[in-house]
Amino acid sequence: MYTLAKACSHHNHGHCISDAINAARQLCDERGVRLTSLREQVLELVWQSHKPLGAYTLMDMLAQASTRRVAPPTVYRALDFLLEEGLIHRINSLNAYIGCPSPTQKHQSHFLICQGCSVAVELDNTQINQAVVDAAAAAGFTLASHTIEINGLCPSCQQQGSQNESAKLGAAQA
Amino acid sequence: MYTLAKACSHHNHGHCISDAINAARQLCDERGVRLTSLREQVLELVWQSHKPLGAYTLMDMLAQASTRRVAPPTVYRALDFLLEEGLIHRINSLNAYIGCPSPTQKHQSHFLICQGCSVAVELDNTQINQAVVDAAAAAGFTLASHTIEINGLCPSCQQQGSQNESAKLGAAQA
DNA sequence: AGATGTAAGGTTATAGTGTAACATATTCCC
DNA sequence: GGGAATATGTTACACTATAACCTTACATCT
Repeated sequence: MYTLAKACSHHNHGHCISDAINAARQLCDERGVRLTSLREQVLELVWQSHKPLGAYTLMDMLAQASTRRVAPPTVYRALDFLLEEGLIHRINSLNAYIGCPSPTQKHQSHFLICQGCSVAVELDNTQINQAVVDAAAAAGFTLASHTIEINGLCPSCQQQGSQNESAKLGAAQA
Repeated sequence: MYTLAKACSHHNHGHCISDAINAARQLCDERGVRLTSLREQVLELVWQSHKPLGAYTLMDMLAQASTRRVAPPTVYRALDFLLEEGLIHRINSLNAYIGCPSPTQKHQSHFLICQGCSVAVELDNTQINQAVVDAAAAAGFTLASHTIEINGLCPSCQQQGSQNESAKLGAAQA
């Protein structure tokens, strides 16, 4: 699991990518499903950053990489496979997809989404999960799945924001 | 606030509608914003049921009601206004809109969404809210807003499901 | 290796959701 | 009533996603 601080600041992102690909290969192998080169390529593209990417952005990246035309169904089918296997998540409020750092553990989709730098990081929080389970039970509701999307500012963007405000103040005073 | 049980079973839904319209009128009056007849009409259409409705469904209902053509911007602008004033919520996983039963209280968008009957009901749960606030704080994340969408089965659809299973069993034995 | 069945990907067309940009009408306030 | 601001009408288009059908690649058996 990546921390918010790491994802939002400079880090050796190559490790994130290779870890994700390796984990995916092993997982698909164990499950007897096929991580074809197209699917692996899409997974790698999704992992190019910690920012959720739209299907059409991925489609363009694919087309760029292969110098041939790529149609929507191609990328959507790969995305469907990756979603199915839990290798990526979909962020509904953004119509965008992001790599899952812990695909071996079944879990719900909980995200912190920075409105400054667009980075989205998964949250693994027992209290939230328990609160949701309890609330559903109290309402007599049988829980199947749930998603939580939390919007705000990551630490570095908060700093950035304060600096901008200081700069503005300074400019105003000058 | 409506309970799940009420929304999912038979009730005098006229009260839900008239309550919502009256609350909206008063709220808009207090805020000095204009609940025009179009906006009120869209709000009333949204409240035709406890099921979230898509923008194009609402557009068709509007066209039906007025016997003239209605274009997308018309309904989207009304929806934007109603969202802005907190009179409706958007359910991202469904691309759909639903009336807010408590528009005077500022709150986050938390929903129980029944996969059987499509009814969606707002949740107002202190534990969930607190857990989200705590989790964000622990990550150094400045919280702006968040949405929670919980999928599953409401009590009546659970019963329905069990009956179907019993029926199937019965048929198989016969 | 060749036959055959299944899964994956290619291709075309279209459905569904949402907005930009500009014109017209309505309302508010003086 | 005049003029500004707000709201709505209208056209066109962008973005997101899927249906349907065909071809290719792979896996397995003989």
